[in-house]
Amino acid sequence: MSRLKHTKQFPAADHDHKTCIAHALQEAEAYCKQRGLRLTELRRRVLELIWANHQPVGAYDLLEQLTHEGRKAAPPTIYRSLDFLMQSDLIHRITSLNAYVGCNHPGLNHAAQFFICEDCGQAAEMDDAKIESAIAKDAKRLGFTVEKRTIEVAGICAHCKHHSNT
Amino acid sequence: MSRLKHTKQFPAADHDHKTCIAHALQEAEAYCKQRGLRLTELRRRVLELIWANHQPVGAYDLLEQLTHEGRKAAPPTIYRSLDFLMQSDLIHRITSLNAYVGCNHPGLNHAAQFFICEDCGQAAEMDDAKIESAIAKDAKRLGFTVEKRTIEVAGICAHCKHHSNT
DNA sequence: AATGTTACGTTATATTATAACAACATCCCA
DNA sequence: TGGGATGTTGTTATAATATAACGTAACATT
Ligand SMILES: [Zn+2]
Ligand SMILES: [Zn+2]
Ligand SMILES: [Zn+2]
Ligand SMILES: [Zn+2]
Repeated sequence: MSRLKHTKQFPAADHDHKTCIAHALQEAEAYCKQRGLRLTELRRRVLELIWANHQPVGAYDLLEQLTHEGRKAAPPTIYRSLDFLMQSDLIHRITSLNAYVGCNHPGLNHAAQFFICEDCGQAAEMDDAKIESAIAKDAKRLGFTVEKRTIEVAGICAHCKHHSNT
Repeated sequence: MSRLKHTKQFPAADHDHKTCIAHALQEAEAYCKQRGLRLTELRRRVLELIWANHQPVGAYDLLEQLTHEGRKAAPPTIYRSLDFLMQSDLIHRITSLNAYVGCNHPGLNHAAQFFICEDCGQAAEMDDAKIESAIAKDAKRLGFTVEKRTIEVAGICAHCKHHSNT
């Protein structure tokens, strides 16, 4: 079924993830209402599926889940929802994984960095001003106008490191 | 023919690129000999094609060029060469473009950052210790063991900015 | 030359993403 | 309230990137 099979954790060893989901959906709802964006049934469901955990999920994984739920869905269906959610700053695309993950600061259009565990598959979103400013400084020196950043660090998270006695 | 069509420049407004190519191939040759790696005719040619300019090039573009040169080539042919060149630290993969570019410090297995112009398509390789250390600091705080970095900044280079009167 | 190893050729297929157009829903105003 | 404009979803086809699997050829070592 799922193309990525991970079990362990990372963003917070034992947090109540139901709160993450509820919070994300609630924020999305409020943000869309405020901005006149239409968080349709489909888009809401896709966002919910993405927030099922902190592991970036692929478009075709989502597609398969929608199909299993009985909804008629082809690739464009899911990609359009993903586009909407990205443009609305509700999710991020993890380029190095071709996968999508919920945004921790919805509606903010911020530059983010990701630390991605190659063991448990979870992604931690950072917003480190130091990294941002270092890039800005380089850009200034180059005379380069920054449009989009892709900052993704892959490795092993603390939790997985301590439990690598599989 | 080429899937990416760019004409302008970026890494150095008017440098002698023949020197870049010659230098890269010479370094690769020496490095492979020294390490007992086999820089075959195919691999050497692929490296040369990649170094044709400072614009990351896609696998299927390379494939097409090889085919036009009369060589029998299918996707695995080119991907195997790309794998060799990456493992040998002679080229980098630009994740956000699904494309490949020559490495400025061949054989070094270094962390690099890329500034990529969305206009001319050229990529500038940086090795900014500040960015590196900012990431290392975050990683340490997280207890995260870094394996691989993907740092790619897209935008408009100085040269293209000054000539945007197209 | 015999042998083991590495590289390459070949066919088929997997994975990710988009183009193009039709059908349907929602919104807004007359 | 109707009816056109706009936005969303369904549908079919296909593009673009990448790998699996297996056979053959080249090379290296003895
Ligand atoms: Zn959570
Ligand atoms: Zn982990
Ligand atoms: Zn050059
Ligand atoms: Zn440029």
